Amino acid sequence: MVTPDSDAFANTLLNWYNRHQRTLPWRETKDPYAIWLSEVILQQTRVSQGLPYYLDFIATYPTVQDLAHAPIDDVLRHWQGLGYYSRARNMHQTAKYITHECHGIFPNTYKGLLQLKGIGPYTAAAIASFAFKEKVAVVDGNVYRVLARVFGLAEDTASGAGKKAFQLLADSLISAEHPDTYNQAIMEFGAIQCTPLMPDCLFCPLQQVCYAFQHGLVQVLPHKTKAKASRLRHFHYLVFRHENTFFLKRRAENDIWQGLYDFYLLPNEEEPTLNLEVIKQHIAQLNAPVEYAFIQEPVKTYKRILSHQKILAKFYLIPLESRLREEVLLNTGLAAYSKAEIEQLPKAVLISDYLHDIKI
DNA sequence: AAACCGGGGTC
DNA sequence: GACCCAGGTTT
Repeated sequence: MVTPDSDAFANTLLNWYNRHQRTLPWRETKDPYAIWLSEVILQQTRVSQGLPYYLDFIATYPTVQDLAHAPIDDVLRHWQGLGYYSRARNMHQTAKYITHECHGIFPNTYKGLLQLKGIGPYTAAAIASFAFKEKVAVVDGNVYRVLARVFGLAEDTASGAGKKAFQLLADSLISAEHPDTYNQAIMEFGAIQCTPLMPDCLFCPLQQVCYAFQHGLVQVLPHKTKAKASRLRHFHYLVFRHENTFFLKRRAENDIWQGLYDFYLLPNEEEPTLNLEVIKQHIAQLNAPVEYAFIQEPVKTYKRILSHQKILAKFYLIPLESRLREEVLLNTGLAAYSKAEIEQLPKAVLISDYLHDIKI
């Protein structure tokens, strides 16, 4: 690894940022709540994907108190489509904590922020520097990439030792006078100039000092161990319908899409296809008033690629002679919803796509 | 340290 | 299909 000239590096980045920065709404505020919201949305999420969510969220919940007082189903509904829904659940929990235990006042230090649910080293550093000008370096995917390339730091960003090495280097480089702008600058540089696949090395202000460029390692750095292959799951949904009423349930803990709503799920996750007789047997056990002759078998298989698993989903539309009995609802966790009510429920994109296809 | 948690864009 | 992304929590 190259010994860094921290002043030259910071000045180059600040100068570059001054000319190339994008205008983004969360850069126009010092409100820690707004900065917090933007940073959580942008975890593992690109600006273009997160921006509309930020604008909707800040308009719906302008203050931490507004968020704290909102029902979690509404919060998740506004988060719908962004993914990693624990971010929204953790934000809601922390908003209630700040409102009720901290008089609505945000902690104003890195260490204080780090105590909050859903705020880790990156987000704590971002809020502390952007809102309070604390001199603590953000380390995200962009920073890994920029530092690994410019200084030839070859540690694995996925390992504990690697994370520590990058944080140490980042902290040694941060501008003392402008820690907030420096943090914005290095991430913006990674997002626009020093991009993952096709970095703009030709017009890069760090080209002459960049270790990776000088040694032909731009495509190799940063080093990162591959994630293991994801598991394959087959979801068989029973969509119980009585006239214009559908039966859905809230998804439980310890699985994907926690807190979101979907339909009755058969336990046969391992089997790609199910015989109609198997479906009917399962329905008979439920003691549901089904019109067996009118069960609609799935016409297509929905595919979802998540970061860690692949979902293949089939939906069986099950018409009912009458509503499911109270006992059945209790056993299954299902509840009846009209079309208008379903629209307001938080749902995974998979469920939204299906509902759209059957024109609900 | 490893597993788990979404969805969309890009090549 | 493989890789990437303004990460954090749980086990």
